[in-house]
Amino acid sequence: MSAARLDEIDRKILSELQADGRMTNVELARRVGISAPPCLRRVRALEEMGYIRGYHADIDARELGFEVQVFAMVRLINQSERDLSAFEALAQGWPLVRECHMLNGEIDFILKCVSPDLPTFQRFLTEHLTSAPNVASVKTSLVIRCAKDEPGVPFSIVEERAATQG
Amino acid sequence: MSAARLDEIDRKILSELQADGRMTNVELARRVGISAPPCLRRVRALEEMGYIRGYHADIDARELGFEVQVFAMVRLINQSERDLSAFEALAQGWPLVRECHMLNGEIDFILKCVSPDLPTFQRFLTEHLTSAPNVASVKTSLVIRCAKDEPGVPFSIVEERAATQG
DNA sequence: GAATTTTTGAAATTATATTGCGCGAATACA
DNA sequence: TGTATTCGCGCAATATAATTTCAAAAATTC
Repeated sequence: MSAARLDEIDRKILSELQADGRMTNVELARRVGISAPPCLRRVRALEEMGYIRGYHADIDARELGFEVQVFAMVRLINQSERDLSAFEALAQGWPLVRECHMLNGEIDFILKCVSPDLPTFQRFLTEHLTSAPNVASVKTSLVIRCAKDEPGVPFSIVEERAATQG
Repeated sequence: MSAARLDEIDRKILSELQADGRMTNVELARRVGISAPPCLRRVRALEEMGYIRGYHADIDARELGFEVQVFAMVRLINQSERDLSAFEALAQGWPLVRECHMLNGEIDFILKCVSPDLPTFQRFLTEHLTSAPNVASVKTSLVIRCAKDEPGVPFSIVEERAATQG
């Protein structure tokens, strides 16, 4: 059931809801060209099947006083699965860390962090991150500005690929 | 108007909508402890004031066939504002690039990219990114797995700070 | 402490979500 | 080729929710 391929209407639904997650079902149905009831059924199915993980308001962190954003590149001493998992568990418990991705190559993890100010971040950095067990080194870079921030999927490409394949 | 400080109910609203952006206004009102009409007015005001940028469905990229995620660290030859802006404009036009942040330090930009497969990403890398004007070097790291992905604001800390200050 | 402003919430209205069900297109099968 | 089966659509009806209106309460100002 989860491998059922999506048709053009499903993809349009995903695209529209990615762009505006609070659109009413009536409006969504109008945009994808079907009536409201089957549209709602499709949305529920897409949620069930895991294509839609959830819906979130996009909150302006700076407006809320989080002036500082930082990428932190972390290297560990030991990369055994046990140690990797241990670090991930730690990261999940740090509120300032919003994302934690394990990478290949020299860097083991990249963290996206937010902070109200630099002192707060420095304190987190020295007291928690660099001093965490198994952390070999941390390189940080402040975000100067953000030119693009569109999490999710490029539906232009989804459609290209759908047109090519079955 | 934009500097109006938020009260506890406003922050609760933001927190709830960040967690579930499709919650009905009735349910939201119940959770923050006021009735529906003033709750809706507050939400509209938060949107107006820019605290809420929008609402988005969180789509599972892998389910849609984007198996590959990559962080690309980009260094430019020339960092004049003109050149920085030119690169940002390019990045905004590349569908595979979902985020583009300008950083301090050695790396000028970090890009978060998605791709259906490795060949597609390699082609993008060689034909577009590394061959773009003014790009000195690009270091890429594949995302092995994601331990945490909660874009937005840690409301635990927002509340801490609100309790301290006025 | 009274006037003013702001925000609230009950009630009414409008719009939307959701359910139930018959229909038609597409597919499977004889 | 004709018929059975499946699937998904959309109309109609109902249940919920969003939104407006307005009078009263709370907060603020002078």
